[in-house]
Amino acid sequence: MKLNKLNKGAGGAARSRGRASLKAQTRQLYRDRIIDAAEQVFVKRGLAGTRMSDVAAECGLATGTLYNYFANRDTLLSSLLERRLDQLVAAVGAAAEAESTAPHRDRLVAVVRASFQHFESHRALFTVLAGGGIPGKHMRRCMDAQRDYQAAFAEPLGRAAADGFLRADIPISAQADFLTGAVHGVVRGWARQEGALNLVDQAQAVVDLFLRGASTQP
Amino acid sequence: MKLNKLNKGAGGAARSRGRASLKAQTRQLYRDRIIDAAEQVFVKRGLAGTRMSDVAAECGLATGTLYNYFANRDTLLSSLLERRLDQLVAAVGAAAEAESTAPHRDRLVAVVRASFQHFESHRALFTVLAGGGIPGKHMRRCMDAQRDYQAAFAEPLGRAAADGFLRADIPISAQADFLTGAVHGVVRGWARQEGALNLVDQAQAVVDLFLRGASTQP
Amino acid sequence: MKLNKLNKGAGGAARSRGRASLKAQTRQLYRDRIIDAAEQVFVKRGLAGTRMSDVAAECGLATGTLYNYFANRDTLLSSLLERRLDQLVAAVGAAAEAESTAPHRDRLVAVVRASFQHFESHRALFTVLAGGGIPGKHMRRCMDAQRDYQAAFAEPLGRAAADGFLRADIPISAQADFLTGAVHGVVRGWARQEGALNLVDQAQAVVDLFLRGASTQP
Amino acid sequence: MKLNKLNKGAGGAARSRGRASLKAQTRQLYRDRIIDAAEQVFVKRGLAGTRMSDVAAECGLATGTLYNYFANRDTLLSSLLERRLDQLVAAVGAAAEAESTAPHRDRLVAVVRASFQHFESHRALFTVLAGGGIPGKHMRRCMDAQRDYQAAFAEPLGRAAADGFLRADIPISAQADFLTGAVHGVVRGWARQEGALNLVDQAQAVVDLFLRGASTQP
DNA sequence: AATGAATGAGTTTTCATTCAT
DNA sequence: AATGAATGAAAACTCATTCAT
Repeated sequence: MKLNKLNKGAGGAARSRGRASLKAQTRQLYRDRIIDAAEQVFVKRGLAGTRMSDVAAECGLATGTLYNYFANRDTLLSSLLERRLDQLVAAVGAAAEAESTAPHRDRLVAVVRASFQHFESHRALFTVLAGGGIPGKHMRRCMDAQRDYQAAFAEPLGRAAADGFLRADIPISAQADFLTGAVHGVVRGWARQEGALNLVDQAQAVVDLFLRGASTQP
Repeated sequence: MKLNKLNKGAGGAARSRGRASLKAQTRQLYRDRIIDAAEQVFVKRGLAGTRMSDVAAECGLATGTLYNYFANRDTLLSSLLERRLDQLVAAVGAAAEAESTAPHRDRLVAVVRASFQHFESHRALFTVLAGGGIPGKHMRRCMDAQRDYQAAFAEPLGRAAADGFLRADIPISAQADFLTGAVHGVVRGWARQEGALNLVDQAQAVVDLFLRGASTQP
Repeated sequence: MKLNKLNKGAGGAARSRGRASLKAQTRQLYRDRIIDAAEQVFVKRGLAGTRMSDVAAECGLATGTLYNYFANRDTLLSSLLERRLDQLVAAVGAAAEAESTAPHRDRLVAVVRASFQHFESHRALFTVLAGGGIPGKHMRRCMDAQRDYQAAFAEPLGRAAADGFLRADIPISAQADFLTGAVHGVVRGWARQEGALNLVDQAQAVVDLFLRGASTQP
Repeated sequence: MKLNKLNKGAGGAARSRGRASLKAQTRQLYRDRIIDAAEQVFVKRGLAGTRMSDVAAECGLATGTLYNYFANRDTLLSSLLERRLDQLVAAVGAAAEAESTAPHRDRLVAVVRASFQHFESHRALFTVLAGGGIPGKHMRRCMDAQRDYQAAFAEPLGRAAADGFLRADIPISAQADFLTGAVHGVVRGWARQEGALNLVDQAQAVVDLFLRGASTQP
């Protein structure tokens, strides 16, 4: 540190920046690794059962080391949730964006598929989202993220509705609730079978069921 | 109580039975009261945050008293889950039974309405069911109850399918996952708005959306 | 109570005494019954493990009822110890007294036999006496009773010593310690075998071993 | 530590082993320290009165720290008993072994002296052994250790008996009970006087009394 | 006087957090 | 910066004692 500051002159700045960046990168690597470990424990033991010592053991660090990267347990867990929720919202949003000009049905499939993809690797988050959030200190953040997540689904639906592609007798927000719920239901079924079938491949069927309904009657 | 005393001459056996029953009833009342209190705390603080002292305070008892009715914290929480899950499964099953001879659509509406009704009074449970269970010691019981719950939905769907009333290109179990998920999604939307609209009234719309789909296209 | 006092005149006194005595007797019966129950629990669970509820269950009373006969747990346990220790000291003393004019050897046998007899029915006490007392609040009483017990053994030994019947190179108090210890050792062996053999019948052999020694050499 | 750093070049394996051993040693030191502290409290307050907080205070640690070395209170107390009983049995066995070729009388003296020596430093154990064990969860271990202890005494007696050195009219096991009891009786007398005289010096007299008896008559 | 459930003080136990190495 | 044992505040749990019936 001292050394770093003394070196600032004569090219020192650049090197310093390089070092700082390297340090920052390393730091981020550690944070990610810890969050991944926390997620593993979270899935196995639940939020309550996620002990710092377990997380440390999971990622091969000492307990105390975690505190070099996260101020406390709460911050670590919040970061985990925030990170995953942001990733999910981003993935869903990106999928909608990528299929920006595609037919409404295909946009929905893309969005559902993105959702499935995320849950396949990050089952932990699913509990939080489908369950309606975690009470306590994390609630607010959960609610916000849920809103964003809902909005990411509502956007393609809204555009479809604007084109008269969707029923008008049921509010779009309700249709979004219905669809996200259905998506979660399918994820839950998949998790119940310990991931027997391929989740992503279900996206087509889910969207078809959503759009055309289950009934064979007109 | 008064009544009891007046009955004194009526014969020890009857009185004994009366007393024993009274005691058992009182005990059950207390257990229910404690479970209700635990549910309140559960909703506010989550499973992890549900402290025995909070539950005791919530139902106006001393902490130690709880241990006269439940062996330990874990047993209390398990009892809460078990009780509510059983009630839900029973309610859904009863609804299907009651509409045993009704048209398939009406049976589904009855089942969805029963589900909504239960979640309206017992929001706590919803977190567990929609989230796919609680990790740790409670997991098994949760999974079992989830299976039963799923089955209660699958039964009317199965009968409808047998009559050719439902699409055959998607497995009924998947359709059941889809529907229960959608139901949960609507509950979640309702909870997000802090119960602004009437949940039970949505049952018709949810079933209609499920059967006929969201699309206006043929 | 009130009634009792008002009745004192005109034969009331006698009747009153009669009643009081009856009451006192009943009271003593209850106390004995409770102490017996406490002893059973004591043997099974040890002093620490002797819970009021266990004692109550053992004698078929309600927990609260015990407090009508003993001020608190400590008083109950103290009474148990005191009662048994007093009985033992009295029994041993009486045995020595009864054989007052018998040969020294026979007096010792009588004393040892009395000791064995008591331990046969009240094994609980043995732990306390042989172990050197119970730390804590009961210690003093235990120590006192131990002293008395030791003295009851020392008296016949003292008289024997005065007649030159015992070795003078070892203090009588040490010989008393040795003998009481040996007696306890035999009791312990008997307890270890779950009372296989008859304890009282060992008295002769124990005294013989004590007086003549184990060696076959002169 | 310094040493450790200087050794850095010497090869990781050795260093690793060194460290592991150091850690294990430190751990054992702590365990011993805690057991010693528990013993102090045990003597003062008895098994029941031995609180974790007292033990912690006695050895200058925080309560929670004890749980880094012992899973729970029961394990700690069991370890205390086990440790001391093992030490006693080992000491007595070693004494017999050391005097393996000595005359029978001397072997007995050695064994009794070893017993005295142990009780002089570890009075706590005496209560357990002389009292016939601690009821409850510890009972089995106590009984086992008692058997071993008894056996350690019985071995020299058995060899003496085999040489016709001891009376044959009384079973050796009974003689062993008698002798161990007598030893405890002397320890108890010593404890009663708060350790006024030297216990170890009594070994000769005790054995002499055991072998030749107390009587002056032939 | 008997009952037995409620009480809450006293212990045990857990685990996030700190800190000396 | 990494370590991991010590800490102690907070929670769970026990059980002697009280008290309304």
